[in-house]
Amino acid sequence: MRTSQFSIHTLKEAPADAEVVSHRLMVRAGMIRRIATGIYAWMPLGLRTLRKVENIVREEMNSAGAIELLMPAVQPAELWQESGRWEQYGAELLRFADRHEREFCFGPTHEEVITDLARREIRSYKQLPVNYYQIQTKFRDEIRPRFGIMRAREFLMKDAYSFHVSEDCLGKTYQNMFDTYVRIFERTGLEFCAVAADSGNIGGNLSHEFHVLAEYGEDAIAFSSESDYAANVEMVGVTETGLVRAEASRKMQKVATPEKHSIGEVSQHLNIDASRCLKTLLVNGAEENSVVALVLRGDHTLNAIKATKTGAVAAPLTMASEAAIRQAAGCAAGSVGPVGLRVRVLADPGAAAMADFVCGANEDDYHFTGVNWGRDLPEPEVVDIRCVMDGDPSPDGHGTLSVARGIEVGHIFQLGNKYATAMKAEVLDENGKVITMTMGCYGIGISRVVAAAIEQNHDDRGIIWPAGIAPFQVALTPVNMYKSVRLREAADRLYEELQSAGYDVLYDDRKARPGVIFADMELIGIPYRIIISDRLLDSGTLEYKDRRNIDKTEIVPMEEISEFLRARIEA
RNA sequence: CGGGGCAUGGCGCAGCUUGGUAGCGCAUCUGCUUUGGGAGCAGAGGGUCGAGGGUUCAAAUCCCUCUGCCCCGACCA
Repeated sequence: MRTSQFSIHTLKEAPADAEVVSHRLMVRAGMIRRIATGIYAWMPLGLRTLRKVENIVREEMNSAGAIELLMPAVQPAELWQESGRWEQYGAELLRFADRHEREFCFGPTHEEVITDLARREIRSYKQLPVNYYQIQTKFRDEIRPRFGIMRAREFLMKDAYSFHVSEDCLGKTYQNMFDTYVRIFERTGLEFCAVAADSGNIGGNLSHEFHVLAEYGEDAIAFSSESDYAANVEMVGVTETGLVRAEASRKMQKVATPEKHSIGEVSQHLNIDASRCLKTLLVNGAEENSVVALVLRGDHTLNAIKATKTGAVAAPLTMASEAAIRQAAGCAAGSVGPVGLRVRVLADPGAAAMADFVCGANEDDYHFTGVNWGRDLPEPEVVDIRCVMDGDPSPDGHGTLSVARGIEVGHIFQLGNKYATAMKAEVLDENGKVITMTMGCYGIGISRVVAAAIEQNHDDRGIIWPAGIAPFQVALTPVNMYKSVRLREAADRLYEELQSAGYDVLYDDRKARPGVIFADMELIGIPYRIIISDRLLDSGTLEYKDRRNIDKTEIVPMEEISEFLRARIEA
């Protein structure tokens, strides 16, 4: 491709609202343009990378035996009512009515549609197992879209759904998909890891997430120091060791803590460690208009997923309103404590093992010190509701955990028969008996992979594409080509040559100064660059630069360039 | 959803306090010069200052309403 016939429109400055690296660079490089909040247009350059990712996914899915189809983005409400999700899904589901006032939604996912198709198409066990997939635009009306393409409302996703006669059979496809995902992410050239994820349903359902490790990841992943255990912190059980409650040794006292609301402020004010303070979070309970107290050690963090799984709190977990807090505790949030609190109290084991602790006094600007369970207040219900931290023991018994950030780019899931039962997706088995199909689903955020790749691969000059997903492999950058006919002819010839040798070349034939060309090619991140100039022509050589190691220049004889590139690309 | 902020040419911003009819940098276009790391000079085009209403002789500027966008929070307890 010649830049003169392509659309290269780079910016020196990024829009003020772009905060993360991938967003800034995608806008500056001219890959995307924002159309509305969380909604972006893919410009020609960005689309090339998006398509490369898409093609890798498609090739690997095909060779794994999955079958591509394309389902509608607009889906009728009836299917969602049948599965029960029309009510459950909440505000993230974009709903609208057509001219006849029939209700529809823009699909955030396609379990309902695929299950509807499967129940109509699949009649016999002989047709199973089958794994359908599509690559298609999804819409999720996120509360707070941000980070550009990373958390957009409209995004491109590969979603696959498999159908089986048995859990056993599902297990095989699941493993096949796991292996396929590993191959896909290896081909993208990204550093990733597969982690055990929240399994949600009962029945031993399995789920794994694939994360690209990056500083700005929105998920926290816990790794074991001594085994290959890795899991989303949401689901890591805390293995408490050596938790023995000390004897009460102090009397409970009320102390003034004016204007001290956070654990940090209170512990500093009283000059004690945060781990000696108790934090009491009032959240909305599962019963309508009820409030539940979640109690944690001051230095611990609530795990909303675990708390939700206790069944005691409203799902998804939400904090009680200011008014509800005042009604339940008689004070503002900053002074709430479990002593004398007349709501259900769930305490994390770490909090339940504390003695002589500090907690809110349920009176504005007062806390208690020297508080003890069983003496000053009833023993609490004890349940694991905190997030693991660096240094916690690994649940598999090997080593300790450390926590890193990841961007979730893939998620595979054993669904079981949740949708198949709700929507009566049944087949006849080999005995002529009606059975409900078992399902799996497998997603990859295609557009998010592009953003994640940039988060993981950039420097202060711009993007550094992994070769497998670069918009172009090779940048051909002539120096002052319009001053020299012979240079122009040589560059044109070289371009033809590289193209017929099968390289994906971006030939920068713009009438621009070399600095502009170099800066642009670096910003848009083309991994391999060849420089041709009049001066080099005299010695019959070219210069080669690797985007990853931009300060190093190699001189290559012109006739060897194709071989040279081949070696670099295959390395 | 709660709180805060912003809205001025394609992008980044100034002007608003103290009303007087819009400006800078980048980008774009033309010409000349320049040419191995985002050039220089000269010139040009492009903005109903988010929308609506009000105050005033006069509103980007002051007041009200609305809309859009961004950030923070939803873990002060």
